[in-house]
Amino acid sequence: MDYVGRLTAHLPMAIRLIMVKADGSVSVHADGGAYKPLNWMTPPCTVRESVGEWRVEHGKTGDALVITIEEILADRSYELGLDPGLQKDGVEAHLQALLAERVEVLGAGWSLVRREYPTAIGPVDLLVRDDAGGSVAVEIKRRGEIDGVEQLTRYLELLNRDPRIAPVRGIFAAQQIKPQARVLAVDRGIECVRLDYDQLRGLDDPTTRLF
Amino acid sequence: MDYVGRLTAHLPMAIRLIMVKADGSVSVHADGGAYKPLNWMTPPCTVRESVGEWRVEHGKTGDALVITIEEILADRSYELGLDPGLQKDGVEAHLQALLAERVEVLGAGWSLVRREYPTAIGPVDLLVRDDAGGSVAVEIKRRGEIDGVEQLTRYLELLNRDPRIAPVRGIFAAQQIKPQARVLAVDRGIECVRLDYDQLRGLDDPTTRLF
DNA sequence: GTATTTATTTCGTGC
DNA sequence: GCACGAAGTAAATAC
Repeated sequence: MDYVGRLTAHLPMAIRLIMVKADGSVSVHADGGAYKPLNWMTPPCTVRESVGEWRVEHGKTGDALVITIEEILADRSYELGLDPGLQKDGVEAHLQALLAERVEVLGAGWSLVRREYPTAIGPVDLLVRDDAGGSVAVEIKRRGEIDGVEQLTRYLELLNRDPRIAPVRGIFAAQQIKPQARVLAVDRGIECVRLDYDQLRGLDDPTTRLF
Repeated sequence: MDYVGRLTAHLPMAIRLIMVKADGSVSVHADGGAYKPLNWMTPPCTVRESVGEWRVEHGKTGDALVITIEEILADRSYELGLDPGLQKDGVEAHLQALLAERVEVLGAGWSLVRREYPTAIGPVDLLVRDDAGGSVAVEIKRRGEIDGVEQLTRYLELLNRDPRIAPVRGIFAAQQIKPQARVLAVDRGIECVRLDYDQLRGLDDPTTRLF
């Protein structure tokens, strides 16, 4: 198999599993590497089959996957029908929505200014007002790592240039905060808050919630 | 199917493809979503099969995937044997090697000091000398994003403490540079250069190249 | 074993 | 459609 596109790749002849889905995607799997195929083509793409060769092409990008077939050991096709989607729970968007509804867990008398408060380099998760009327930017993560602290630092730098809301201090809120991230945050005067998802959900009022 | 682990997810009953590989991984596919499974478990994990139910567990993390099986439409098993690995070409290491051989694309009369120039927090992709004898640190990415600018900033901070080479300025070189990364770079006095892989390869002298 | 960086990242979401 | 941030990111590499 040969792939030419964002990179060039070659896969020697061996026994492989080729999966073709209804969405048009083609994946070539080996018996390892967990769920990831060795090579693939995402839709929209076209498959042209000739004797001993499949040519899979992505029209727009020009990516091409050429599969040379020496022998077909099995060729099966199944109708899977409609797919009721996967329901996920506990991702970051949930945390943000839950915390936005219950900003008082950050401090008594605090209120939400807005979610996704825009800055020149992207939106801050939450902008809130503390009980003394001061501005607080909140960055929410499931896993709090150094990247998140850097991100909040950049936001704070920009927000503090805006005289309408400056001074703005920061809160780094996460379900789990890595020690190094906590050290960096504290060093920069950023407060760390651990979020308890189940507790937030318990506080949540089902009649007003978004999910 | 129900997953409890880093998040909680539920997948309603429907016709699915379950793939079990020799490495022990289990993936549950729908007829869409390209190569990505709806849910999966990476090795090492154990599968316990009982009547109408598979219980897949990751011992260390406690993640668990419970698959309820109403009907088996097909159950096939194939030996794939040994897998000669995938050979890739055109990734970041290549860009670095190509640019190292043709630093003059950055400026006439420029020369390479060394690739992977070491600092206390890791190696800089390239350290070069411009036509006036000044030091320039080059960070190379396929896709230039904010992270890369932060990385180069940290390197520059350290390199500029070294009196043997200071002052050192920075160049952020990438095949594609995101607007926000460019803004941040310019704000920090870092020059941005767009790399053309095919052009670099064209300039490359095949008799001296590393690949 | 831990931390860092890449990835044909893919994927969703806001503008 | 573009750009940006999240992902059960996973996987490879350096330390």
